[in-house]
Amino acid sequence: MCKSCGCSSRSRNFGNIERFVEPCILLLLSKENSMHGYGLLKGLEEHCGEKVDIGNLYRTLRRMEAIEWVKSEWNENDAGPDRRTYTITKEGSEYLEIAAQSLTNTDKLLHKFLDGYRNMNQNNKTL
Amino acid sequence: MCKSCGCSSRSRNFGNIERFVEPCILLLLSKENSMHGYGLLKGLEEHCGEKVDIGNLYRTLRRMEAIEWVKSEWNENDAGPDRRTYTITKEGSEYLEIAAQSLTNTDKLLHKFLDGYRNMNQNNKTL
DNA sequence: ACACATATATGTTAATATCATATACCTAAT
DNA sequence: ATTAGGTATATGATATTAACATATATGTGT
Repeated sequence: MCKSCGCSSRSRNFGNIERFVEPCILLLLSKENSMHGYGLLKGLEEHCGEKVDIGNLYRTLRRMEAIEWVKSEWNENDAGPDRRTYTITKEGSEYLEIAAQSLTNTDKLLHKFLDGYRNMNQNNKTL
Repeated sequence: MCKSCGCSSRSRNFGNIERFVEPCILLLLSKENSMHGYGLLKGLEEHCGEKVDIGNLYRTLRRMEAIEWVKSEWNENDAGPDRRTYTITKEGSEYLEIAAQSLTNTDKLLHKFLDGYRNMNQNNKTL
């Protein structure tokens, strides 16, 4: 049973935007200047409406650092475990722009579908 | 190098809506009553703006038939190879409605991001 | 001593998208 | 004749991702 929409598919996913969390992270880092992973977790849910798997988040952050969209450094934390603090890089900012363009296109596709769907329903009602 | 946006990621994908082709197929079948796979290929590109991999399309159609969102029958074709003609089922129509709701939500997420992105650029300009 | 929130990270697995390839029919040109 | 090209359906291989589980460790409150 599909988790996203409750449909009869045995899939776990439907309608997710692939790797959407990456531009969301970059946008948050652009606004907040620097954040640690656990803080991003909450920020993403509040600010971006993204529910994020914690394991997925940390792995994504390591991946993003590997390709130099973000950089990180360890900071001591008296109130708990030490934190790795992330900052966006120039490459990250460039990618954010590209991603925003790409997602604008995704948005157009979505609207084409949703308009088509509403249009169909409208026609059915007038029959 | 990412095909979708040209970014430095080694990924093949970014910004794709997962299994978006399924509701698109169902919408087309709702409007056209019945179509064969090869016809859907062209219809999806024109009507839905979806570029579809042909292998992916046929595999998706078989999957959708297995879970009974569509049904098919073979039709003879004098002008070429025989065709499997697909029709949407009641379950398929129900799923289309659910998918449309789910995608409306996806759309909201996207807008939240895009608004946030534009907002950030606006603030940067006024600095 | 124990539970709990904070904080980071890895192992495993199923599903998906992409690319390549295979098969077969019909028409038109060489 | 046979080759090329459009139509039509389908499968094999592979990389990537998302989801879920689990591990580790620190500080606070009971």
